[in-house]
Amino acid sequence: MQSCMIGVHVSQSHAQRVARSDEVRPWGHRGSTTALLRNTVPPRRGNAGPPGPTPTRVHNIWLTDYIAGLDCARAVWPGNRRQAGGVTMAFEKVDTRVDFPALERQTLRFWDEVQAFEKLRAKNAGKPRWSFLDGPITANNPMGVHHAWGRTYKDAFCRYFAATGHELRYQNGFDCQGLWVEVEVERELNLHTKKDIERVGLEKFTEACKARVNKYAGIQSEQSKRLGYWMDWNNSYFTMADENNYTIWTFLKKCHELGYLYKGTDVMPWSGKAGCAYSHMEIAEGRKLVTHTAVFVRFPLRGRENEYLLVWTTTPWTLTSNTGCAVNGDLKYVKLKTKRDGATYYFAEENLNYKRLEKEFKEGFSGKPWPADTPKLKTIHQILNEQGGYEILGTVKGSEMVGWTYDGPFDELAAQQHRGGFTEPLEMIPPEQRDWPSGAEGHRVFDPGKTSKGEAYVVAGEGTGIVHSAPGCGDVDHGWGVEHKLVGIAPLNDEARFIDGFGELSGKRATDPDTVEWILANLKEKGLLVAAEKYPHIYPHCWRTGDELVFRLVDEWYISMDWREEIKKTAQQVTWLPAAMRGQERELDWLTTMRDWMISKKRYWGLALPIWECQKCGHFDVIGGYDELKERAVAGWEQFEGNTPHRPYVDAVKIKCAKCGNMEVSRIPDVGNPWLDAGIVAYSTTHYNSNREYWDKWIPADMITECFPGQFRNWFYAILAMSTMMELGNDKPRPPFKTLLGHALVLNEERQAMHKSDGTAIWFEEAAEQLGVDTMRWMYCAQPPIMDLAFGTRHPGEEVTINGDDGVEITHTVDGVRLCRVTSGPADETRRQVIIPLWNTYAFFCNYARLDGFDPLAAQVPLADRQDIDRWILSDLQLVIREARQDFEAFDLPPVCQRIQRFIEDLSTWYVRRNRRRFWRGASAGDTDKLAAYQTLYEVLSKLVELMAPILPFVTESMYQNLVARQVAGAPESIHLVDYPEADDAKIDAGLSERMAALLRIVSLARSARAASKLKVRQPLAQVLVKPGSEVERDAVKQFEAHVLEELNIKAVNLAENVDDLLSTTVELNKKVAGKKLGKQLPAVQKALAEMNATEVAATFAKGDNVHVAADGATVTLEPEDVVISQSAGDDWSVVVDGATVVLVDKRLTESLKQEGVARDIVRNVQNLRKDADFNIEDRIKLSVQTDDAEVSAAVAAFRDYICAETLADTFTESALAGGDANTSKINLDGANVVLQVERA
RNA sequence: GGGCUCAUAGCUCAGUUGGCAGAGCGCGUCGCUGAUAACGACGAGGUCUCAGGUUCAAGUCCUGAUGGGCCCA
Repeated sequence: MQSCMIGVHVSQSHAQRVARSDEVRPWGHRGSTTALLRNTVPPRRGNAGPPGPTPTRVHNIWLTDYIAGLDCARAVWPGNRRQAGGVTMAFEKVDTRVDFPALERQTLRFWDEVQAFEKLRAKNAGKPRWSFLDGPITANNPMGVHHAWGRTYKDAFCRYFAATGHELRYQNGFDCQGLWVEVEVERELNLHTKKDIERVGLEKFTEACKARVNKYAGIQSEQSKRLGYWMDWNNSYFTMADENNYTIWTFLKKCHELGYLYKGTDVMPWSGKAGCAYSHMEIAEGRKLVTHTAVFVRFPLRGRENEYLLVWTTTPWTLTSNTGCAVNGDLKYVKLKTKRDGATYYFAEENLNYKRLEKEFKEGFSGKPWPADTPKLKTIHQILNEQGGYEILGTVKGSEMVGWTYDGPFDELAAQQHRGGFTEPLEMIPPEQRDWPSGAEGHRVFDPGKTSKGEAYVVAGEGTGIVHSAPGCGDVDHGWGVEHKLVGIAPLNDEARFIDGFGELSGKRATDPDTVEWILANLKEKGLLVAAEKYPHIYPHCWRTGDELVFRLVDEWYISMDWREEIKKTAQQVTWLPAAMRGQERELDWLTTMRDWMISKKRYWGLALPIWECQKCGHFDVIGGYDELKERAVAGWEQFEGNTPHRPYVDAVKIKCAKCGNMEVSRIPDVGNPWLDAGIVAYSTTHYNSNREYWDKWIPADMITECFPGQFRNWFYAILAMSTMMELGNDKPRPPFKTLLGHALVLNEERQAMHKSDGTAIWFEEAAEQLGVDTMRWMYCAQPPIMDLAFGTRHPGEEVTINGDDGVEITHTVDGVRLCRVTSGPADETRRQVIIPLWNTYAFFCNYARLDGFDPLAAQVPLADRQDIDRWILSDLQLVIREARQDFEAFDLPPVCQRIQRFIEDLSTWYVRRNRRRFWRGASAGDTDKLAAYQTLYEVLSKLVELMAPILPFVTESMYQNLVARQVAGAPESIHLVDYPEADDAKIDAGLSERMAALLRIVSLARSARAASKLKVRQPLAQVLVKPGSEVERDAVKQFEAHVLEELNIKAVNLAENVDDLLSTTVELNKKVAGKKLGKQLPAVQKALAEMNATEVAATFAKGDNVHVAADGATVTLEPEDVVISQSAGDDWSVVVDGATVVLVDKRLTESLKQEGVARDIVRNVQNLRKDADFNIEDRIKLSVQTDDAEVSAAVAAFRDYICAETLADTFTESALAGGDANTSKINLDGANVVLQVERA
């Protein structure tokens, strides 16, 4: 069972493997190859069963083996529980270089071991319900990354609502029935036609379909677990389950009772290979550009010697079934005589010189070029000219031609002789049509008029303006036939071969080239072929076999949509998200225009439609469920009993006709449309028929979420329609769900659709193990759901080997596809901007907390005693928590991600950087400021991971274990058992947050001014001058002066109200304000203003006066708001102006400042040397600084204590270190050569 | 064929009542770094699809054309 499920091998070459691994995992173990070099023979598999229950439906085990089975006995995070008695465990050292996929797998083992999910369910049992209803995933193939978007949403919202104290159902669904599965099973069993299937036997086929569904349900379950998707995986629903099928029976019976179920005869697109009809929705998916042989044929007019209708068609096989010719009564038709044989032809005048497909010849067919081997089309004029020329006799209106009769091209066929038309079986001819004239008798010209939208059916252009009509071969023709009493001749059987009654054609496939050739030869022989040509066009094909579709007259079953207004009411009760999707509008649009729902399919694996139709009297009954069938059964029950309600089992049951008493009424052989299966789940999975109380509790669901393209006419439609029917007649009809969240498509990085067939579709495990699941989940959550996600790129030629756990290497997907390299710019960005900064901040905290022995349980330093910057980050944290809760409740995740990302940025690039020295300070008793820093960062990190846990369940769990579970006695075992954080209003200080934001802006401006001065940050400067743009900015500078000085390496920060003396001024019009006032005068005023003295003008405005400008002979008065005043600085200062804020940096250097700059350069280089030498942060050193430059030497002397303190140097010398262990670096400081040496003291 | 929608930097996209054309990524230069795989500053890069019109002023409003996408037929 397991042998084929996972590709495990030991690769041949270390070197190859290492190189490749480094290449594909840029974030991997840089410099360390130990993890990659393991070359152990993989352990034998299957001898250690996974802990916990084995999923009953799971056919094969993949990741379960790989994750749990291999080393289930190994404790994860060994010894990480806080000891009883409250002894604090030290924080574990955290490596900043981390293999995230490995960490995720470790986390999965941990969840398994502590039964985290089961404990979460137990914790929330009995609490308020939050009902999520899963749309079933097609259990027919392994998951790709495109499935993971929706499943990430599902998991994130379920986790959020669990963390906020709700009971959930956690039921995943699998979509099981339908042609998709049949297609794959046919391939597996090497079956090609319906006859093959019947030869094998329906029972075997059905069981093979079930087996395939079970197999992929198992695979998808394991893949979903790897995604971190917490569901009750042993309790997934399957749409092939009895209860699902029988609940659909209930639905269909209700439709029938209300008179909405009927059998219709219609011409449908049909695949000869698949042996079934396709709905119009399905054919849209299989259009292809192909070249057909099109023919110009002439039909001899009866009673008009040597006169012909000229018709044109791309489907010559339909000529056999011609019964009429359609013209447009308003169109002018030309009458012309050819010189070759004196024949007279009628066709639309406009078509004589019409250049057919002229545009397509030049530009191709919406992206596809004109086929190279197909010549340009000729006009009819050209064709006739080549045949000897012609003479125009006159014109005639279409309306005058109506009623003309003619000889059909195949009137010799038996099929053309049968009154009422010709079908197999003949019973398909509706009784009221059975005495209509036969095809051969009835050929005549008619005008089909206009479509419902008022456009003429027949127009001049591509053909001849005379449309050959075969009501048995086309859906439009079929409608015309019914209206104009032209019989239908349906020539094809279910394999798209001609039936008996078509002479030599009987048995031939309509679309075979040989058949077309035969028809051409036959027409030529009869003198009816005028011309043949190669004609390229987009034509429908079977989406599964590529087979060209034909149109075939068939009986199918329909649900009338006369109750569409009721469905619309249901759709209007639902909140459709995201709003920009305009989901309700689109759904209502679809509901307005949709045709009756064709629910039958002439196939095998699917819902057995519960329709028993009497062959004697035509009466049919719809059975509403198992018990009812048992009651009605008069034969075959014992064969069926104990089986699922599928073919062939249920077909054995016969009932008695309620109308005529026939005792042998059989079920119709058709199976149901698969959207019926998915559409009923709001009723079936909540046991509407068997446990109404349970249904009552969980429906309407609070939300559903799915990929929206296509679903407005599929699942969204089906569930709304079927639920509406189930509720029809109730006082307070319920919608199936309250909120629908849609999301767009997953594309490759070039925004192209990914295809399984060309190897560009990314399999889930390829992405999971190369990019990391947390990273993927963040990408999905941060992406606006309305926009397609450009996920990444699969490189089909580049094979990769995943280093799994315990030396196991994975080379193939579960389906046997070789794993290939997956790259993703967005994933790299996510990791770089979110996960790595978060991890590094966490590592910074843990590693210092560990050294300092920080005890998270120590008494809290009161908020009032902490630094402003501590209170700021705590205040911002509360704001993030508050907003995250609001946005989760509104099912809007991008703002959550955005806000958290910004917070992480502030935390890591401002809070940590500004406070590093508080953490570095040596331990001294009673250093409450240091304790405050630890407590602040600890609180921020532990709340932050709780906040992010629904989105990043793995990395947050890992951090939580070290930060909390390991430290705090009685803390929940898993982060996912922790209640979602709540904002503490007492910690919110809006003014403080505002001032810090202002400060960050000023610092950024100062950095910009500094950069413009070309003086690097290590060079201290004397002062920065700030002219604040607001009171908030002024207060910010005052409050955080120390941070400004340290951050910018500046000795003083001064506030100034007026910096005009240091600046030169320009004055320009504020066009937005002044333009309204000035109108046409604006250009002149602008010119005049430019010529005035800007400093004087600015001074005038500064006094509060207005300025008068002479322009075009008039005087205009400008007020302060009409102008924009800007400034620039002289040589001594570097200035940046932004709005009202001005920041000036003093560029003048004193000797002391220069020396300090040199000292800092040396410190920095020594620190690099220490780092390169792999010294520990706390190691003391011996330091040597050697130089022959007098200035450097003087600087070192002046700042020697500073240098030693910063670099933890116990001894300092200006000569070379004697020991052989010294690490040396040679640097250049502004042209001076300096040699640095360090050695452990 | 009909309806809706879009067209702005190499890429993906913002651009409010018409008022100095922007962000992120990528690219280049410089800087910072004992948590950082990071980060910061600066720079290059534009026929705002095209043609008319309204206006002192149009990426924005109007008309038309072209091209793309979606839905329906």
